[in-house]
Amino acid sequence: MPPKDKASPSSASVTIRDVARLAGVSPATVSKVMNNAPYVSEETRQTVRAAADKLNFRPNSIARSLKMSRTATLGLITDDLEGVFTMSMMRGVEEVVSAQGFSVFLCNSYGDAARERAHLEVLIDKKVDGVILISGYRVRQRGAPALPLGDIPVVYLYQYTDEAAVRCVVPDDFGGAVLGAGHLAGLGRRRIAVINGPAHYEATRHRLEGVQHALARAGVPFDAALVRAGKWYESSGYAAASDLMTLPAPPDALFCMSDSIAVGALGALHDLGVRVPQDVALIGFDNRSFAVHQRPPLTTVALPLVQMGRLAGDLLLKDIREGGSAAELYRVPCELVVRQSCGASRA
Amino acid sequence: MPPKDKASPSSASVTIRDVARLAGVSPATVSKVMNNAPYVSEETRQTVRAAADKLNFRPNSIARSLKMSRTATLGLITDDLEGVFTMSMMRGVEEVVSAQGFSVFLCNSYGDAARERAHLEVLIDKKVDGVILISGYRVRQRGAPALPLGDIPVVYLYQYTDEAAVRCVVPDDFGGAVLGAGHLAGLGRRRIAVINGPAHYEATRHRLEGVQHALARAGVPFDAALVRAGKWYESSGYAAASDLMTLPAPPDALFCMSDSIAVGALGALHDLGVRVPQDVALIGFDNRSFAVHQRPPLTTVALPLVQMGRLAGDLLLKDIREGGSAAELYRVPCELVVRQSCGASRA
DNA sequence: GTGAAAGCGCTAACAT
DNA sequence: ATGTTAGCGCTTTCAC
Repeated sequence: MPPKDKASPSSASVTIRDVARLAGVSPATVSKVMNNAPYVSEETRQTVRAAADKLNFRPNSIARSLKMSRTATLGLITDDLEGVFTMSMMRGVEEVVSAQGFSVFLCNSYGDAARERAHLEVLIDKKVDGVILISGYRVRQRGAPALPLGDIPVVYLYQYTDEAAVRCVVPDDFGGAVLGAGHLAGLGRRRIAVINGPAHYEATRHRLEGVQHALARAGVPFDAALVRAGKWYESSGYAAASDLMTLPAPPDALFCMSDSIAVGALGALHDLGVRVPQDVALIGFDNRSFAVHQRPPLTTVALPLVQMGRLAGDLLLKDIREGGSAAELYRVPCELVVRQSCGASRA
Repeated sequence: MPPKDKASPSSASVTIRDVARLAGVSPATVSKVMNNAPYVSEETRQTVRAAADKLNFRPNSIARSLKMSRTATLGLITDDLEGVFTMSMMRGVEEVVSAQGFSVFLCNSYGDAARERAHLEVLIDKKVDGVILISGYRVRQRGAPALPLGDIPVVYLYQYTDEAAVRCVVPDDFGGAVLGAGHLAGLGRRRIAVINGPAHYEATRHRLEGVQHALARAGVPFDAALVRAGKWYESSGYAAASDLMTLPAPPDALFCMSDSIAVGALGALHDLGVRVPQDVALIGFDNRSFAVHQRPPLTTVALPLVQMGRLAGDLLLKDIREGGSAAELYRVPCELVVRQSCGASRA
């Protein structure tokens, strides 16, 4: 056995020249073989491969990047590394991107423009091939990147913009609401109330429109008096549900535009002695991890976070390869997750 | 206004030579200025700085990396990008590391050795200066990295090893349990039950020892008949609590070794008509996000995830700079989060 | 089909 | 104090 120094497989970096020497060819030829370039005889190909294997040769990406000015590296900046939605999106991005041999830099801006700029600065210096800007909050508008990116392609994830010509990936809130309301209507519910988030979110408006659309299509009357707008979280759901259920003609279904709202509503219903789903069907939005642990387990409209991440990654990779980058808004379809809070499972 | 091409601030990359030319000096001098090296007159320093600013010069990190064989880049591989503990640790790492000008590659191995190896391969090719291996699961043993890293420093986060000489960062389970049990004893509880996780976790054993230690110190008897080991999640807590409360001499406090267990126990207590905290004090472990939303809000021992991430980042950076890297196990102290489930707040 | 040479943008001796 | 030179490891014309 040969003397084994620190790293097991051939320690100190073996270069293309070492391989060339061992194979008895020029570095240029080795390069061609390593990159599967044409115009190399099958024979030398074999020889070189053998030599490379024997030396455990791995091309130095840095040198290659310097020469080719491509790094196979992406920047991913999130404004909320702690958020509940961020992770799934990141996972989608990482998944599709690493499968293509790309690596991604993880950066946290805390939603602060100065930090975003600082990160962008080093990403540019490190010559990333593209950048994804994620928001962890409910999809909203934002401006251009905190630093002009030149011709580095960008895509926005879970946010959109009017200011810059970038691709944006968001959930299809309208379609998601259609799914949810359609489910309720299909189960025979006729007085469907909506407990929504703050009015200034686009999602709020789109989801309400989705409900109206689905109801109209199902021939179920839409009663504007049964719509509440509040906050995205529990207490708001509790209050709105309490209020709605004490109406002279209370609803027979509650469409809550977040799972947190739905949990709050569930609490109110419970305190009021209203049975779910017998008396009132309850449906949430987001498919948060706690939805399945409610009693009854919460039927909900799932945000397609992982798919959104995948799409964002795919779009960016495509832009990188093809040099494109039009402004476009991609709405990814939501999915209905049927559990027990609406009664019978889907027809 | 000058014709403005694609990128606003000086498009196509301006190099050190451009700056040198404009400043009327050599590239070497520019390099010295940019790196604050000595032996440059204050005068030229000014001139060069001005030229660099004017051209909006940013040194090419790739070129610099090639020359210096340092990339100011770290690899971060997690086995669970979806997990509840992962994010906070990643945030800690990102925070301390990016403050030092380092970037971190995000990689997801899904706990699969082949994927870990694949990621390690590209990280090595991309010449990262160090690697952090995170586990998203409850701290456990693991083997060496899936690929020998040569002399690239590594640190394990939320996991440890006997096989490799790496630094490991884990929570101080023993200390955390001492904190929790001490709190209970300090509140006058005398019959303290423990609902633990699976016996084969080290954490399980350490936490139990912590309880015993704290109880002994407080002069409270430890009753082994009041200890249950099960799973980390709710149903297990429900079952154990139901069982414990129907004992001839039921406990007056439940130390649950996860918040999920505690939530299950809370459900059981509720169903049994036992009041919390009046009849039984309840304390959890982890400080999960839902702990604060329980009724009553759950007192719990917080896992120091962000601090652990910070420490891991600091250790790695230190190893990179100083070339060290001893095998060592770092236990980061947990923190007691007092809410309402144990009665009076801390004495 | 293969190799020699140039050079990506930077830094680090070594001269001057 | 400043400039000249060489070269990090790779790819890519362009000869042969």
